[in-house]
Amino acid sequence: MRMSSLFGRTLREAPAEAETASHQLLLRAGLVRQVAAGVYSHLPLGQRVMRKIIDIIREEMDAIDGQQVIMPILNPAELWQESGRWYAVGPELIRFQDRAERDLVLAMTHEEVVTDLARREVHSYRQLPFMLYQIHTKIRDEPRPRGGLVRLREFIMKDGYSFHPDSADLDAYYPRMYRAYENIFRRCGLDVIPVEADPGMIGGTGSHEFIMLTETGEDTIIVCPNCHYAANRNIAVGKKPAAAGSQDDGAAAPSLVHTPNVKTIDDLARFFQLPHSHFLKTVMYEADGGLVAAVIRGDLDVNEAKLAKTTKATNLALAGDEKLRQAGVVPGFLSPVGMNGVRVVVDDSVSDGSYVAGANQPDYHLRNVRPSRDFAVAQSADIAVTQAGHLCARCDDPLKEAKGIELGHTFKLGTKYTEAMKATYLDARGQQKLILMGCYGIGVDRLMASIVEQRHDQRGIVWPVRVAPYHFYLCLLADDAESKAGCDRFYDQMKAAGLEALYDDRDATAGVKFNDADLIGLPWRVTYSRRSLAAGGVEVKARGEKASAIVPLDEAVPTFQRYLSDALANTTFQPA
RNA sequence: CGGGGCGUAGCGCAGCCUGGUUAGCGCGCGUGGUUUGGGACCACGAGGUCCCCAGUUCAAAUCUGGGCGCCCCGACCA
Repeated sequence: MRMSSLFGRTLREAPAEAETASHQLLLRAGLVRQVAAGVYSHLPLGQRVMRKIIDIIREEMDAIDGQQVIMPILNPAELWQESGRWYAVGPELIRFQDRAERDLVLAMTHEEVVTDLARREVHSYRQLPFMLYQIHTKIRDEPRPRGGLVRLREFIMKDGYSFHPDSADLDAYYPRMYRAYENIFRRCGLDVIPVEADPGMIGGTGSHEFIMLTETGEDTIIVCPNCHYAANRNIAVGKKPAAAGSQDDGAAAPSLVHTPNVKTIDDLARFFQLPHSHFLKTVMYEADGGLVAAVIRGDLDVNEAKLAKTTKATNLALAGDEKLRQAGVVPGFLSPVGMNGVRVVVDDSVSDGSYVAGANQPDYHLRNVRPSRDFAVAQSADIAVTQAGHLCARCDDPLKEAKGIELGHTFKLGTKYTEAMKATYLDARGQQKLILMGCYGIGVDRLMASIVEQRHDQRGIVWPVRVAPYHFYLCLLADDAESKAGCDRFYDQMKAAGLEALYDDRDATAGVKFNDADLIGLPWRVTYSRRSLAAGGVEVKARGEKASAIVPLDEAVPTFQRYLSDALANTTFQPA
């Protein structure tokens, strides 16, 4: 490709709306352009990167017996009503009506359509197992798009769905997918770690996220440096720091203490001169319409995912002040004591000791509150956020926290959809059985952004060979007709040999070209100039390295081919 | 949805507080010329609904009200 006719120019300065490195560089290098919040066009360079990532994904999916399909984005509401997600999913699912006033949705994921597909085709155990995947558009009306391509409202996703006769077969297939995912990210040049995760609205019995660690990430994960336990913080378990109940007289009844304007645990700790762990923090949630009081030690925080699981709630959110007033409780002085019609869930770290809790009246707290004795405990379970410093449940080493971006997610769905949508088969004995499913997603745009996020320097992007839009940046630094013609011929030779080159034939100064070469970040920069010719050929420099070499013109093509095959060697497909 | 910020030429910004010429600067863009190994120089030039609507005023980019858009921080997800 000649730069002089490449659509999409490079920008010297980053547009003001871009903050993260990947967002700025994708815009500056001319890979993407914004259309609306969370909606982007891919320019030719960006499209080439996407295509290369997709090639890798397709290769890995095909290697584990995946069969590529395309399913529609436009879905009839009936399918989503059948699965129940028409009701369970919020406004991130775009719903509308067609001209005949039929309800439709824009698919944000494809469990419904693929399950429908499967139940129509599959009747016998002989047809199982199989895995279908597609690489296609997803639409999600995200509450807040973010970080350029990190969180989009419309994006390309690889979504795969496997179908199995029983859980043993699903369990046997799952690790193959897991390894394929590791391959994909490695071949894209990324360090990604798998962590245990919350299945969320997709549902199912277990899942893993593939996380790329970065400060700009929106996920927090908990890792054990010793035994390598790794989990998303919203499901991570750990041993909470031990804390004895308070020193108060265990037999004494709760007593009112005047605590004017003392609301937060920090304030209370100062006021009472007690450690945070001697307080009970009460947080009110609205769970599927009803109120739940989460009671937890003052040194811990409530984990909403765990609370949702514990209370089996589909929709769980902090209760608003209005709701609290209606329930007759006082924000800032919440207490499980004397609370009516509210389900009280207590974190399992709360022991039999006595605690300081709210009094449920303004400016008062209760001392010497004992769970069970002074308030009814509907459930006791782990509902706490696991924090850095808590001990690993497996090996007792202190846990650490890290930030990351979720690039892929694999789920063992089990029968969640096949049961709701009645996807069955006849087994060898003629018994009707539910099909089991797994599902597996990768956000392709996000993956591209993450590569830039992890692989860049002060000057620009540093593309891993496998996903670089082109391999060579051919830089012509002379404007005399003879040099131009020579470089044109050289470019034609590279093309004829199948080398991917971006030929900077523009009428621009060396500085401009070198800076654009660094910004776009192709693996090798090849300079053709009078100076290089005088030195014996063209000058080659790898992106991100200082050293350069002169390669004679007649050896250049085979030399470049060798560079390329060497660089690709450790990122090619390797059968397991 | 709550909190914060921004909206003036393709990009980055100034001007707004304290209303008053043809709305300005850098980069980029076009033409001609001189240049050519790390974002050159000279000359000429094109390019603006100052986000939108309403109001105040003799007069609005500037003041007031409403709306829209975009970014960032929190609850959700690939």
